[in-house]
Amino acid sequence: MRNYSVYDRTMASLPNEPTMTAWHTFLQAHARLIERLEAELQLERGLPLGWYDVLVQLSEAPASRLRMTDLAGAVLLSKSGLTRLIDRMNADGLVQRCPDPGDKRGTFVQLTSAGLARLRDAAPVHLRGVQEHFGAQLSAPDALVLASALEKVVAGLSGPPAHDFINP
Amino acid sequence: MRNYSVYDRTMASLPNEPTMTAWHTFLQAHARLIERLEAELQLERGLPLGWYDVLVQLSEAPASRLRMTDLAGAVLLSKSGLTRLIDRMNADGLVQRCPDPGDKRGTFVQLTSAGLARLRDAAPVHLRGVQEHFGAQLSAPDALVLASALEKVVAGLSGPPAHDFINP
DNA sequence: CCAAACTCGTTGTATATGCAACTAATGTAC
DNA sequence: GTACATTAGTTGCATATACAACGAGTTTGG
Repeated sequence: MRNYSVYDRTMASLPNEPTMTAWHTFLQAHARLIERLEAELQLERGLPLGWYDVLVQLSEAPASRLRMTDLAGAVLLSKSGLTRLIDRMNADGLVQRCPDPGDKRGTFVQLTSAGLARLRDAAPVHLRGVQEHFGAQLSAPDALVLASALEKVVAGLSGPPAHDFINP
Repeated sequence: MRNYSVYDRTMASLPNEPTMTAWHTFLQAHARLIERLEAELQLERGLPLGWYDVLVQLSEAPASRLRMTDLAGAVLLSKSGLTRLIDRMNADGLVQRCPDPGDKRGTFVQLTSAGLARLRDAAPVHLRGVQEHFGAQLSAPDALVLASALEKVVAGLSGPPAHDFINP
């Protein structure tokens, strides 16, 4: 049994024990899953998970291309992080930068045929891992509850960005 | 509705649609939660989440100290990553390296009183965040299902480290 | 005992990433 | 129309992290 004695439990609005258990398990599951999926994809196909994520996002986008900023949002990376990542993937021929005719500041990232081939090569390995390590451990109702519960969490985070100037 | 047409759905053992939905939500929830909790702790107490994690692990350990390797495992960091992190926290006076008398190779990381004070200062902010952004969005049964489902995922990952030489 | 294998923690090196500042282009308000 | 603010993407810099190699210490098999 864990001991959260470092904080004063008489304070209101602190997590109860089931919440903390769920929280720790959530963190652990995420870390181990990513570690495993990254290792498998790297070993079996030589592709980092971040590259895979970019390829998936592009393949699902209209005309297989996205603006830098949109792609950064989709893969949860900062703008500068995406700039360097696209540099590397471009050097490998998986994507290509194209100017946006409608906005001369903008750049499209375009999936190349080599990139699509690479994605098709890697997808079975990644998806097999997701099924084996994640999906196969969950009952069908578990998966639904998990999705809907975490959906609420995400929705709650979309709203208030900070605690300042919020007067309930 | 997402389109996973990149892979051949006639292949067996690939994730079904509820599984993929749960997976995407899981990833998104984790990224957003960590981002938010990190930002709040940094803004309100000037403490990185990784530092907080170290302080918690030490505070819960017997005699408030752990060996480097054990601590690295607890905070899900590589040995070299932990060496550098402890360098920084030591320079800030929050932890201290002590030789292990029983094993001259080993080093204990010991929580200092300044470290404990820093933890007590930061804990309410972090725990409030966990409650507000995570716990408060979950019903009590949701939290239990989430914990038990992800517990199974973690357990499944503890076993087989790779696909090689496993012949079912 | 002793040699080989292993373990613990650190360091060199390469990679990855965010923030702030910058340039260029676009939008907005008079 | 012209200044001011905003947006898109890149770059310099600082930080963070992993992997492999290493040195010192320990364990194991004979």
